[in-house]
Amino acid sequence: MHETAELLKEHHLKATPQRIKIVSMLEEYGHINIEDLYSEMLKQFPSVSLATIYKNINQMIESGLIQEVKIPKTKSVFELIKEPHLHMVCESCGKIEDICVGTDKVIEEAERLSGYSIKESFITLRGICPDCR
Amino acid sequence: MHETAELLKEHHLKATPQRIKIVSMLEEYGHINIEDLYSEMLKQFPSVSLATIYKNINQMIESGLIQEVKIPKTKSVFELIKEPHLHMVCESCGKIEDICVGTDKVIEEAERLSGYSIKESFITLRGICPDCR
DNA sequence: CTGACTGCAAACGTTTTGCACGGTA
DNA sequence: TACCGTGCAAAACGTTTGCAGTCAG
Repeated sequence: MHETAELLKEHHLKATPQRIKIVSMLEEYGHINIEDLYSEMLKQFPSVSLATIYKNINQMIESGLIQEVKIPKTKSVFELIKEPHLHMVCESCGKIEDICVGTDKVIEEAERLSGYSIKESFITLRGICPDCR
Repeated sequence: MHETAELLKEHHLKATPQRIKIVSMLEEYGHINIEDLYSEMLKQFPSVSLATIYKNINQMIESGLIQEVKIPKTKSVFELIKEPHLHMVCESCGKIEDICVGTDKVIEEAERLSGYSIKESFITLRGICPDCR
């Protein structure tokens, strides 16, 4: 019980009802944008403020609990930080999924060609999901 | 001469001085954000309007001449559309470079694991460039 | 009990829109 | 010349801030 509250506390954030709701929505949906987050929260907290959501999202980013995912031609979404993965976006239904694929070859090749030493990679693939095909 | 004007006309955009300047800055810098674009344009067109820049950028996106590149923790930049490539971002100096690396293996693996049929990929790698190391 | 969090309202920065004028084709 | 593009001003958005009241620890 209340493992979501624990997650918040591990990141030095007080476990308020609004924060617990935000994190459980991230757990449930995987990825969510501010607008959807707000309208979902209104159902449970009819007087929740957009300011509260922004403040909490920003604090969760600073504390390393979540991160923003920027996707071409789309509003940013937020996700809980977990092991590295890439994003699959369905251009038909808009769904976003995480998958884990080895990217070492590409990164090594990029390092070799560019001379950069790479620390992070952000990969988004756009296409049609099995359900939409 | 005026190959930049030709490029605009190929995309059904009138070759105005402001548009020619925008496109030549994209050719020169590779990637540029709205703010830098505006302050550079002010040098040559002291009364240019930010509205004009936004309108032109949006039209160039619609006509398929340029695209927005969203990079984590950074303002969006714009680039001319050309052959597929990935973006290297130096986390020290902020420079953005294009490189071409084969990504077929990763994409095939992603298709196999996810069942998606992938049409586009967006890859950004963050690290330290040779100059900053 | 105390500091942190919430909700409200106002402020802010960015992007878009409407309109009259001016320039391109 | 006719239409499209420009610049200005205002409006529309999305996000942030300040403050007074409230709540979690």
